[in-house]
Amino acid sequence: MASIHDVAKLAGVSISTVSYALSGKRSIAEATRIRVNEAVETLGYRAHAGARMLAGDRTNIFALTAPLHSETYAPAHMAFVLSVVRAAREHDYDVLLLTQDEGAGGLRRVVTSSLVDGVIVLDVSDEDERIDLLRTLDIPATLVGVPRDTEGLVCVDMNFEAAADLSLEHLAAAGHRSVGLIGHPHAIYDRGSNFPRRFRDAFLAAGADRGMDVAFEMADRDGPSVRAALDGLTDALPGMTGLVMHSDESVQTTALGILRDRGISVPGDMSVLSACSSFSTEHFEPPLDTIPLVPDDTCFPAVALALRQVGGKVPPHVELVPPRYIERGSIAAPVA
Amino acid sequence: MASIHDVAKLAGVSISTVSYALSGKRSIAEATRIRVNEAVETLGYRAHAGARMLAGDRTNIFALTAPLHSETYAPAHMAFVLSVVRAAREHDYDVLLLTQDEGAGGLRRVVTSSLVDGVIVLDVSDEDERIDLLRTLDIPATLVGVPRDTEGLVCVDMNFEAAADLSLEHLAAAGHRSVGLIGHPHAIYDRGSNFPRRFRDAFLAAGADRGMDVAFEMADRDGPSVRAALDGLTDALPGMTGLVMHSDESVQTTALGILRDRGISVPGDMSVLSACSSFSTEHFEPPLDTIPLVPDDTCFPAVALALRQVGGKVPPHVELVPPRYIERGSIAAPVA
DNA sequence: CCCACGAATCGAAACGCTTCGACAACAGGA
DNA sequence: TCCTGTTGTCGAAGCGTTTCGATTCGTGGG
Repeated sequence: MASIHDVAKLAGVSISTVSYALSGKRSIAEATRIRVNEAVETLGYRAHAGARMLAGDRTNIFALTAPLHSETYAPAHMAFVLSVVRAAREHDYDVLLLTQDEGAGGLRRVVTSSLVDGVIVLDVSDEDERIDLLRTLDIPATLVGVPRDTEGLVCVDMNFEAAADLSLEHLAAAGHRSVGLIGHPHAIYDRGSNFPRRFRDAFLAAGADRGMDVAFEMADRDGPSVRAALDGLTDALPGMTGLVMHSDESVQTTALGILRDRGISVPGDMSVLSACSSFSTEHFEPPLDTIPLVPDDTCFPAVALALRQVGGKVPPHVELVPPRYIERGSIAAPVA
Repeated sequence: MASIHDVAKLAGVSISTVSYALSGKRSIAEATRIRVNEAVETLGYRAHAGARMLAGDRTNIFALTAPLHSETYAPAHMAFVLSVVRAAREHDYDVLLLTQDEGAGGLRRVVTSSLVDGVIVLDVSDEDERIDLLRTLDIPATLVGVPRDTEGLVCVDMNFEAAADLSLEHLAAAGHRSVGLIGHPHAIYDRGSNFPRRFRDAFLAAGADRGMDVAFEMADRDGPSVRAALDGLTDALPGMTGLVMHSDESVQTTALGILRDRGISVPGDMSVLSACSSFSTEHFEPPLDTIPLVPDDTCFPAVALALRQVGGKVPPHVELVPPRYIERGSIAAPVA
């Protein structure tokens, strides 16, 4: 592999000139810069990553810790991982993928060996060993998600509280007074994953605030569980006319199928809305109104924040992305 | 961060002694080794990754190029990515995740900057720009998958040809003579993804060899498409008594649902087998006989092979993992 | 005409590690 | 006793960058 030495020789300048010509950190004569660039081109030169890490104090690598629990919905997870990688690449950063097999140890390893400039944390749960570690490690880090205790942390997430309220706002505007919520599988709440809990709590609170009747059920990914969840809601809310689903795609598809089987039309007999879904509800039968959860909306800011921390200090804070509402005609006035 | 210097000082030895004590590349007195280890422990020392890359000639990082096409089935993809990461970690390697957004450019970048020791390639397609690049780059690389032209490449994959034959072998043993195959979405074949094509071709060839009547249909992920695929098969094979599914989970679930709706019982009226599935067919209704596609079966050997290439030369070759068959009672003798 | 200043360039130190060659100390064989 | 190995340790030479003075050469102001 050609080194900066070779480039310098070919361009007839010193090593430091090459370095400055490439980094632009000092002024270089236009003619020289051109000669250097030509030399780089003909030699196919690329700075040695290790040397750069050692001499500079940047590695241009972010660690991405993305535990994949068995209950995690893979397509959503994948979408977030990809989004982080794309965001990082826009700033010339690469991404080192850390899974949870080593526990938080992997994080400690890559940070203490100066392999990465910062950390992006996905799938945050309320009690997360990675978080305590990050607090002690003193390294640029952004969480995509909001744990219970955000002391000293930089977090970005969708505003699930606002999303929950927004979903009820739309249903209330259409005239609904009694609305059920189908959530994620039990295991996800048990694990302490933060966003389903936040959505649920905000939903119930917003319902109370608006004087609406609301109820909540969790649903696993199998038919009987979804059926039980729907039954649970109609038991709790005999006059239920609205249904919010904050769950993964398969559960929502299943639920729509069950409604159809039972002869309940959407939105004729029941208004349905898909909240904070990372997938498209356009091809559903029928397409659902949705408050989309777009990975880029949180991952790009997350990476940008990590980058700013690399540059200088960024005070700990929580950034919440406001929800958007997309109408697809699955909400109508309730039958009198 | 503590450096090797600090460790040496604390342990009262020279830098090189510390290095040798830790690497074990030269003999070191037991007492010294212990003192060094204690110093390492108290200082929380870890070798600086950049320095190690520069001085040694290993980075202990593999690049994982895993394009995610929109048609790709995310859970399977995720499982392979995780498997590669786990395999790499077992050899003290980290994984840098490359997506396809930069095209093959990302690969060139990390390789020419000596950021990685080798490359693992997932989701290989027949004409793949990454492959040509790898051939010119001369770097340890293992493909998980078998492209049409394997010249100069190291590849590992499930033996899809054997799997196709094995599926027909079991159906033939049960007495079936007319068997249909439901494959992946059209887009996957169009893209040149290699394994669905290999399975299909081998299936049709094995059927001919065995003197069976066979037919093939692709199915997209929506109900109508799956229905059309099933209809296509029964049109082509009026006496079809066996069905092999080589497709993702949702298509298989949908297909089973359609059979149920049509009053076709499994295995009473139709024997069904799920071939090369990366998911469990245990919870299906009914559970299906399967030839599992276990990511670890290919990813672990793939990483091991990449590692051996880092150590020395490994001749180009293709390793095929033999298929296993798991019975779950979804195959029975055809009704006379 | 001299001086100060900016632009362009260079040399060398530093980054933290690995590894090679030396060397001292000590053992065992002749 | 001398020589030959072996074992344990050290010093120093890189590895390929970045970056900090220092230096040279014009140029414009006084």
